[in-house]
Amino acid sequence: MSKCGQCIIKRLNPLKCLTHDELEKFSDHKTSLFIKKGENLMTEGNAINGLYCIRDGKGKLTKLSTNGKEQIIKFVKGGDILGQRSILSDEPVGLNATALEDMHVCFIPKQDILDTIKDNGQFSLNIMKIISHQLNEANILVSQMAQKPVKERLAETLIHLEEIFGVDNEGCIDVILTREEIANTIGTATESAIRLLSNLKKDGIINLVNKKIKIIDKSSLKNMSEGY
Amino acid sequence: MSKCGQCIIKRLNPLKCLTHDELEKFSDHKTSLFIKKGENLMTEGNAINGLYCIRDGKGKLTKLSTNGKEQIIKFVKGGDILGQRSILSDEPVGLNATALEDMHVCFIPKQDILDTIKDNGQFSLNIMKIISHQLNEANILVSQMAQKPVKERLAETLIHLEEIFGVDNEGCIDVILTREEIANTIGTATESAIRLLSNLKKDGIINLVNKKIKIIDKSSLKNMSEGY
DNA sequence: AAAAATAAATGATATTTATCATTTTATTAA
DNA sequence: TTAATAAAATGATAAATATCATTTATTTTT
Repeated sequence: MSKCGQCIIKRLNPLKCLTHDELEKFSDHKTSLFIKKGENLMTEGNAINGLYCIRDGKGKLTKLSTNGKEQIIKFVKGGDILGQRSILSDEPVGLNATALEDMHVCFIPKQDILDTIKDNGQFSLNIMKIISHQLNEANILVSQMAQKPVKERLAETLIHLEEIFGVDNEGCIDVILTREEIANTIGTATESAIRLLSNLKKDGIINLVNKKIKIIDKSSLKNMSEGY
Repeated sequence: MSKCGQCIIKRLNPLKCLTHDELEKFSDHKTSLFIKKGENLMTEGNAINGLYCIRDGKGKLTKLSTNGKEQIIKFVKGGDILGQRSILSDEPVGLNATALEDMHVCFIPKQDILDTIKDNGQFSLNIMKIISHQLNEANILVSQMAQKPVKERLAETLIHLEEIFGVDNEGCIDVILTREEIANTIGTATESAIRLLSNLKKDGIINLVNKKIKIIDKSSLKNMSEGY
């Protein structure tokens, strides 16, 4: 099993400020997990006893609403950490984490994380920064969901997806999502999402290549997301 | 000017774990503010150089959406702290904080907060817990905004408002909001909010007393918020 | 490769919600 | 205390969005 000290992924996240000794401890205690596409890494309502660090792969964080529909709250990828919110607030996990493709993930026990937070002020601050940043993102999302019509939310989401996952060598947003997942991201019916995507294609703003989406006219999309 | 050590409000928030010396420092450096109803305590996009601690009064945290409409993200009251997210992530303030009634607020300089976070692990953890808890709340709100119809969001909001602000001696939710503010909380048009409130009154589920709302049949409201 | 299952697309229609117009009520200022 | 102003309420209508039904395309399984 590889060592945390050698892991390149940790440079992307709050673990980057850890001392040699702290990394050694994490290495000794961590377990590596392989999550197949479609499988769950965390489940809403469950307790969690450690921090997940995504080595590679892509995932979605979702919430099941009372009517049984899934709402996608956030997308994650290599370098992201999961579970910090629950560990810190001592509350159950609030979101389901599901693999959108096969993932490699490391699991670091809760106590190691809490010890390090206590000892390493910088690590503590880094974790706080991440949660703070996520809170800001979530607040923005609340406002967008509440105020923007579906078409604007779709435009916003497409731009956002490209920012997060980048593009493949054909210029397509580098993630495969079903129409239903897109609908569950913007909070609308699957058929509505399909219709709006078809319209965007007809208008030459996006292209639908295989299972992926390619943004052709980003500035139009940007305008659309702002209601113009 | 009163001392932080004597302040009862601090028992409600992360300041409760501060040492005598830390409280002395806060006392010496803090300034007290009086915010009149309708005035802004923080403004979206601005930098902030300290933490606000609400002594008394009620406020709303809002976001201006691109179409110019205000979205209320959260309500605050005595004991709540404001600005921690921005201080920690070193980002501008993400929300406007506006007084719903006259408020007394203390302001503690950023450096004192950051120093204390470094020195006092428990304080640090308390702040993290607050932000973590707020992130969870925000995620729930995203899901509700995206998935629930307006009527359910209104029911949800009324229950939530009663939980936050409690009831006065007539049993009314102890906060005065305009219909527009209620609409801006649930993310709908003012007229829609008015109509739904009128219906709830007609059905005997709530009562509209002066400028306040009294919940008569909470279990109906609860069911309604869950789509039954 | 065919059959079965799933996902995507499209049309028709119903429902929800927003907008605009107007009236009524309450609040504030002269 | 009366104007003036703002807030709340209500109706009529338009627009946005969901739902249901059906078809077509794509994957998966046998």
